[in-house]
Amino acid sequence: MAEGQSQNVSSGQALLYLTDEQLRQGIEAMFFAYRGFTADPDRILEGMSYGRAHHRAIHFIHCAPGTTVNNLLAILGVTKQSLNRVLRTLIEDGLVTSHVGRSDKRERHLTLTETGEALEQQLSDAQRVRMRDAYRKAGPEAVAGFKTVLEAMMDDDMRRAYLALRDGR
Amino acid sequence: MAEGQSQNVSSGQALLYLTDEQLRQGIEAMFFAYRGFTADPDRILEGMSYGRAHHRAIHFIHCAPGTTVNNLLAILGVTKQSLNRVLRTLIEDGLVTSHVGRSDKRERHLTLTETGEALEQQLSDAQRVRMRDAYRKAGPEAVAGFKTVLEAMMDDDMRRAYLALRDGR
DNA sequence: TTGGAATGTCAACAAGACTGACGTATTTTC
DNA sequence: GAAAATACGTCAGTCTTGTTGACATTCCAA
Repeated sequence: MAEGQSQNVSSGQALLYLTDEQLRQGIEAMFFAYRGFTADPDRILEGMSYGRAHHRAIHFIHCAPGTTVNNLLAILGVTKQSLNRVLRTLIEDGLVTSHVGRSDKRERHLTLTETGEALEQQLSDAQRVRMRDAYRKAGPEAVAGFKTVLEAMMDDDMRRAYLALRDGR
Repeated sequence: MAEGQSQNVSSGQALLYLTDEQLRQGIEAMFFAYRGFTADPDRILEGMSYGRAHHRAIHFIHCAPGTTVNNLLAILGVTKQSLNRVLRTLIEDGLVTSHVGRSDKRERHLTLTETGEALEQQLSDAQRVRMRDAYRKAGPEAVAGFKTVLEAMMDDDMRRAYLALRDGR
């Protein structure tokens, strides 16, 4: 308990950024920022009978066209029943296509259709506008720090997935 | 569309961090990091019939003891009905007390009981452990950048709430 | 004093997550 | 070639957490 405080006492100024109060600020910053982060796409989605879950699926299918259901499952961290509900509507509505795998016919490879890509563009544009404004306001050094901390905050599995996506492009 | 790319072309190296690809990385980093961010408290909560909504209420009541329902509503950004369900169970279970306001009897002032404070400690300790590790790994400059970007990412209302909380302590 | 605004409560419903069970096609393993 | 494992889809039921709508209480100002 209160490790930050004791560290602070024992190590002096250098570790002031690790106090409980500083950590609490960071926690609240994450909470409020994440709200802003999702607000714009949410606004677009509402009224078109899609939600944040659809956005996430669309985002990652766009990034890794031809990915399998299992792959997506691992990245999104939801159950297949949950993902299936979302995927079914996206396929029915003609935003995503599902092709039986060539080498392994059990797999389904997912791709965005033109309509799907158009929605992806619309959503990620909205999200990028906010990110770009924030980045520009904060400057390159801050952005580097931002990414460093976020990466350190991930679970190991997620960090692997993140780095794989990042380096695979 | 693709504003980052064109900026990149027009302004050279200095704005490389604003490319669409860099922004996309930031978006994914937020997604994966937020999962890690909530994972530890979620694990504690599961099985005790509480969820993330309860955690949030407890967190902010702890930070501003005696706050009103309306106050909390503004900070959490949910409907009062939604918050009420959460508060009801917390009050029933003896984690939160609700006192009718002295000057304005319509208001209810919320405070954590001892049991409530104990759970708050347990939850925020879990969350701080991860934050502290991430902070330590990243270092003070990165942390400063992290906070700068997050703050820039918030909606104006949320930034006001965040700064008010931060400076009110 | 009365009507509107603010605060909070109850009820019903929807989205999106979960578990568990089952079916089918395909691949891998023994 | 038979058995086990894998990939995917689906049905049914539950839980959390968000929503709207209706309503009671309290305060304040015309």
